[in-house]
Amino acid sequence: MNKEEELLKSHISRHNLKVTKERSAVLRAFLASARHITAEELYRKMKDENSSVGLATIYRTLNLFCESGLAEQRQFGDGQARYELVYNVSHHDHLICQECKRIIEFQNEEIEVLQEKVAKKNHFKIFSHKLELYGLCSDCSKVQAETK
Amino acid sequence: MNKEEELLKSHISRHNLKVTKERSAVLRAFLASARHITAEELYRKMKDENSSVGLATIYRTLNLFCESGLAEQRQFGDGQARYELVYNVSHHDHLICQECKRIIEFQNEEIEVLQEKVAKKNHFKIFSHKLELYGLCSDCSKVQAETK
DNA sequence: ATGATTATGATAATGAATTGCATTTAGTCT
DNA sequence: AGACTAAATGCAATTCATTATCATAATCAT
Repeated sequence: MNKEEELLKSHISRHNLKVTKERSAVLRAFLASARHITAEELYRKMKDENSSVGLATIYRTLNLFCESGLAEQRQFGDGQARYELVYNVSHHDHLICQECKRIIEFQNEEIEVLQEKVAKKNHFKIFSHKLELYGLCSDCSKVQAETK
Repeated sequence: MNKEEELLKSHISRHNLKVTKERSAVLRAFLASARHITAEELYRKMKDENSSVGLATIYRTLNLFCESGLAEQRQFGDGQARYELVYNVSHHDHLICQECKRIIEFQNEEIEVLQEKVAKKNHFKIFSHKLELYGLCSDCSKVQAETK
């Protein structure tokens, strides 16, 4: 049993929930999928792999993952929630290419420190934050420069 | 005619659109309203003030404001888009209290510089960014400490 | 003023996400 | 192992914010 499965099962037993084959299947598929997947994408992926589960269950299970601290939900402005594994993954923020939709992750401790400074100045206690940089990745800027 | 009206009219004429009493009314109400207003809130406010305009037109007009560079749309995670005046307003980011929903604006040039540095390192060209700090404002942290 | 074009309002439609409910399943207690 | 209780599932129906449709009205260049 891997770490992620353990975490989920611990959350499940602490809340008197149940381990089901659907939940296990969704977890397996989620861990094996690309980061920042949408519920719909995961649903399709599982259907293709013949480990089909209802879409409502996908949503319910992804929310369960978030409650258990395994995943986090993100909104990148395209109207669909995306889910990413955060357990045993160090914190990071995102660069989002508006052209090819590529998502690049980055870490920057200096920025985090400055955020805390801003919070302190405003007598604010930070629980979470969201930093997203939108623009063009290197590939897409090249293309734009060429087609000018 | 104020600066905001001028900007909007310039956008309108450049795109062969039309100045209507509805658009003027929405602009007036928008400028007079609290920052970070939702379409629904603006709709209610105008109804209360007997300068009623259809909800669809509110949406259309707020989008027009965004296209003209007058306003920007923001998502603070509550499922409703919020609009804020950005014309002639210096750039800032947001602290969002998860308890009382208060939104505090702040500016931090150092963070902006670091963001550019991150972008450069990733050969990424930033067009816009979003930095939101979620947590508790000073009032709400006090209440939480007391009720413990 | 005319006419072409754009805007509006009311309502229907959309799409992501959630919910209700009948049925199935998991896990516990004997 | 069997029975019981609470939770989970699938499907369809529902919700909610936002957008599209379309007939009618308003704007503005000529």
